[in-house]
Amino acid sequence: MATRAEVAKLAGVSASTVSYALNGDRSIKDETRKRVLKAVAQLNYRPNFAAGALAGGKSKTLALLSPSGEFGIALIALEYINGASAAARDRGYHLVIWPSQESELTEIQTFAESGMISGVILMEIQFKDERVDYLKKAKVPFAMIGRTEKPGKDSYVDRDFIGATELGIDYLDSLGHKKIAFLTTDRAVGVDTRFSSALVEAAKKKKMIAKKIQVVNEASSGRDAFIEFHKKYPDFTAVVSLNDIATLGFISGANEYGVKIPKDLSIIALDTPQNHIEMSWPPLTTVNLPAFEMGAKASNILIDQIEQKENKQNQALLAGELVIRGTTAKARKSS
Amino acid sequence: MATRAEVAKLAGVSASTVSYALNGDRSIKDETRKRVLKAVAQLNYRPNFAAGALAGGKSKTLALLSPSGEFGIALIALEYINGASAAARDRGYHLVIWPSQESELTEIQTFAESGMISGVILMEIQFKDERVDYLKKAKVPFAMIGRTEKPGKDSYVDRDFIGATELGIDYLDSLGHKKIAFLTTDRAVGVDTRFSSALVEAAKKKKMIAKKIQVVNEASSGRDAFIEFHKKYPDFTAVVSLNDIATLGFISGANEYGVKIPKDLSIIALDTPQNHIEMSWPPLTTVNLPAFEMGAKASNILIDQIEQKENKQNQALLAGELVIRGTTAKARKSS
DNA sequence: GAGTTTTATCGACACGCGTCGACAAGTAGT
DNA sequence: ACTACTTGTCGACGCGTGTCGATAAAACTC
Repeated sequence: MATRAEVAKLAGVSASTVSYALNGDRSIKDETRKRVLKAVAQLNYRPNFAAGALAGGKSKTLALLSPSGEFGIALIALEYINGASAAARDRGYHLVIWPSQESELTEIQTFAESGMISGVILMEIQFKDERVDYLKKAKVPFAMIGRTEKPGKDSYVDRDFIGATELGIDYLDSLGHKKIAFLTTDRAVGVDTRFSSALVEAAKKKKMIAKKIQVVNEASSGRDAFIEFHKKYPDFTAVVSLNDIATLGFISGANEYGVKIPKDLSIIALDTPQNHIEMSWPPLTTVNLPAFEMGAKASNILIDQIEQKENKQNQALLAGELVIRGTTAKARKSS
Repeated sequence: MATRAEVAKLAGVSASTVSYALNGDRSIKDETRKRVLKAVAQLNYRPNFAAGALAGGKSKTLALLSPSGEFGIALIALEYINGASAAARDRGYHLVIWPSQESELTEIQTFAESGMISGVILMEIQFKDERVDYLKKAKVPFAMIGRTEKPGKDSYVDRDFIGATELGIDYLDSLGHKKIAFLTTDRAVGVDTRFSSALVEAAKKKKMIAKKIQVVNEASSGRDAFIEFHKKYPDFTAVVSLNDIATLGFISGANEYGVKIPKDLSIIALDTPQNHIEMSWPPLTTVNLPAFEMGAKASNILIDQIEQKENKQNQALLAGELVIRGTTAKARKSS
């Protein structure tokens, strides 16, 4: 591999000039810079990662605390990871995966202090999240995918709950649905709580009746939910699900009881990872979760922060996209 | 963060002695080593990663080519990743995620040459895999999760197809099933082909009739498969699935047609990631895919290779575990 | 007990880069 | 024309480690 010295020699300049030409921290004559860039291309030069980290004290490495999968959210994690990794690399950073365990938080700090890690991306954020408190105290830069109850000025990327919910509700409204139920876990993670209230709000705007059915993140719970739904709300025509696993069970339940989807009942799932859509029959109408983009945005926000671009926006909400597939249709005549 | 020099001073030895005491490349008096270790603990010293990489030319970083998800296999990827990452860290290595694209193979090489990356873990291996050819030519150490058609002496970790299949077949046999169908994609990836022939073999041993039904990796295809199955093999009592997504569609189909699982029909899925099991109703009986362990093993094999421990075994097959849940029961009386 | 090998330690250096201070050449202000 | 500042470039140094050669002490060998 070529080194800086070789590039310098080929371009006929000093080694430090090469440095400045590439990093742009000092003014360089345009013609010189071009000569340097040409030499770089010619030699296929790439700054040695370790040397840069050692000299500059910047490792250009981000750690992503990989979720434990405790809440089953793990299924979308890969999209986050891919997005975060791709964006990081675009900016010359790398993403290492850190299988997370409580005990390893202090380890993160030592690694950050030893220059190994420049910042941390967190996912599966809880309303109250001790990891966040810890990282703040330890002064390790971090960005969240999701957010705590009161994120304050902390960096985060999250779904646009209100936007996503309205997309779904407006669509159901346009199909003539006026009485709907929604499945939610309302667990402590916080996502569900935010979704629930956004949904209630959106339904109210459209003058719909919206009843909540509690589920947990399991197919069997979704099936139970169907049974409950079937008994309690026989005249309802649509269901919005905020939990994809339960949705699958719910559909199983409908099949079992001979309720035809979408003829008798429309189902729309919010916040669904791309990966899941092919897993049900009929294929689910969804408001997608832009997981890849969220991961990418998290990287970018974190890197901005590390590089002290404090003027930049460090919080973002991304809306999903309504994708109409096979589980939604016009409301049947209310009986 | 403490440096080597500070540790040396505290322990009353020279800096290089600290190095040797920690890395063990030269003989060190036991008492000296203990003094050094004590100082290390006291100062919470951790060798600077970048400095080590620069001086030693070893980055202690592994790259994992993240799958494109083209085949939907992406869902288990996270378990591989977590396993690989955990094992790597246990041995002082790090795992970076490399969203893979064809164009980036050459980039991997440059990074390997620049010392950034010590080795590569590949997944989603095809029978003929150009990435493998490339890495071999480029002399970048690598390990596969999966394997090519003729892996030769290349490092890999793969499922134990024969073992896993026999677990499933033997169990069905013990329940009295004698006529079964199996769902497979038989796509070029190779996994399916190996599974298919292992299954045919295992069924033959038990004197079962085993018919193949072709699917693709989609729920809708699984549903179609059910319809085909229902028509063609009305007297069959069990189905083995080699594709988890299709399995979900198959079950939907059964529900739809009023075929009760497991009373009328038993279903067992092989090679299923842990993540999937909760997604169906009734819960699937499976032979699990030990994805975490496979990832971990891949890291270890790769690191052995990097560190030139050539005596070590560099190929491994891991068997799954039969987990009995709700989709299997005694065969109904053959009609 | 002189010669030879082994053991335990130290000092010095290189790895490749970022960055500071110096300096020459140019530009602007008076 | 003198100073004051800016622009463009260079040389030198340090980051913290791995590792080579040297050295002194200890352990063998005959």
